[in-house]
Amino acid sequence: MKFRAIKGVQDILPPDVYVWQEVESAARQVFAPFGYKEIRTPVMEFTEVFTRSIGETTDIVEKEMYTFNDRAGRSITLRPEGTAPVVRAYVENHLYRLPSPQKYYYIGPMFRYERPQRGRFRQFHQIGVEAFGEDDPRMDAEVLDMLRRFLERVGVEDLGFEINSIGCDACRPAYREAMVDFLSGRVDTLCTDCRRRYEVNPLRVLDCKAKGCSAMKEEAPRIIDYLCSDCRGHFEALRGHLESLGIPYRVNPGMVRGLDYYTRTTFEVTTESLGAQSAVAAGGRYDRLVEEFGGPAVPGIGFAIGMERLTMLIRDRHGVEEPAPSVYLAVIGADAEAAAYKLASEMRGSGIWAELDYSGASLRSQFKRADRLRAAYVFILGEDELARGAVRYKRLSDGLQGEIDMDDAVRFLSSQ
RNA sequence: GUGAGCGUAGCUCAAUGGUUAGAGCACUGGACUGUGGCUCCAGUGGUUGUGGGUUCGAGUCCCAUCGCUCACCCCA
Repeated sequence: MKFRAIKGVQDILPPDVYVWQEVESAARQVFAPFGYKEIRTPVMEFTEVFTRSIGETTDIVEKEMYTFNDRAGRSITLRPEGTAPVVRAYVENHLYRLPSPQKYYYIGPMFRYERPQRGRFRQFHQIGVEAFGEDDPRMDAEVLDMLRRFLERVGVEDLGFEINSIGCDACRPAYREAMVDFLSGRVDTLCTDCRRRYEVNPLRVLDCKAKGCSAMKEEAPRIIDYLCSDCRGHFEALRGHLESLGIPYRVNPGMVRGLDYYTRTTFEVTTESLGAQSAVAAGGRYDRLVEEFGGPAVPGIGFAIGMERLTMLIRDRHGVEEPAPSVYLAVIGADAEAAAYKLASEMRGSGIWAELDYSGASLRSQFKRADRLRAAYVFILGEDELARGAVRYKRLSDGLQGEIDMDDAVRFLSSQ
């Protein structure tokens, strides 16, 4: 084999691609009544778009970005996530001047340089949404409501919603201090990774899955207990709205997201059936990000759904039916071939999927091909039929046969 | 970046260190001359990932390398 795909990227072939199309169309249909409009941003940005927003010390920025210099020497990065580009577009195009809130969704590829494994790829795809201009907790609950309705619509079940609040600039310093105090007496009990985290980003220790560290989580200070009154009120209100909307959820005080721009609400949708990669969708609020991008003080909230992970879940549940031709034109003889060739063009022009082949195979072979393609009808054009200006038809589902005028062929199929 | 497992036909897999590497499915044709599915018959298809080594002899054992997969880290 001369060429192979790059590690961690994959072709999406039929029939899988039909699952993708279904999911994408479900997203558009579910999001529309919530007022979300599609936005398409470039797959690459200046590197600073990501380093400044995601955070210099995050894994994504430190080791996972596809970054290169273009021919003019500017540092360019293939987007590792969707929020930063949308925020950049929101600010650059002055979308904050439009009536608030502005709500957008996107569907497209993201790139991260990681070792691939189940549910994790170097090029992966996300369906994401971003809502700007509303910090009311009802907006948080609304976003989660939309996510729930989407997941229900595509038929995934057994998903858990986990929520947390990680506070704002006002309350996080106090919590960080409490964590450092708590950890300083226990550095020896931490795993090597967590000792590093203790220095760089103490909150991340809560994310550790090592036994010693996770045992300690029980006693660790919880961000929820350190929220300022505004953030506490926001979180309590969110919980109330989720309950009134009938969205089941679990508060996970240990959930810390991997991007630095989040404030207040964070959430994650997880499943048991994806191996080590349990998150199918995740998101949160980012009330400072628009400002950091040079825009006005506009709050935002959004989430992203992992397409590969989602389609893995639903492919097991229902096979998607591949489309099949309406008719296969089986021919005998050169004159019939010429007539069928023209007839096929006419049918296709009328939106009818017609197949025929040019191999001159036996009628029997042509029937076999029609059967394999799962064609609804075979039309037979032979010398006899041609002489009468007619075609024989056979319905493959039940073998029903008959004859019609060739001029009626398109109408016949259109009425089926 | 770290660790483990696996690479044989298009696909799923066999083959104790011993002849010319097999089977099912798929594909092509035939039995059935102008009628599919079921059945039967035949055929096409291989540098056993690649390169070295051990051996009288390697798909099999050893080394290296590449690839894939899974896990760690982290995340969608």
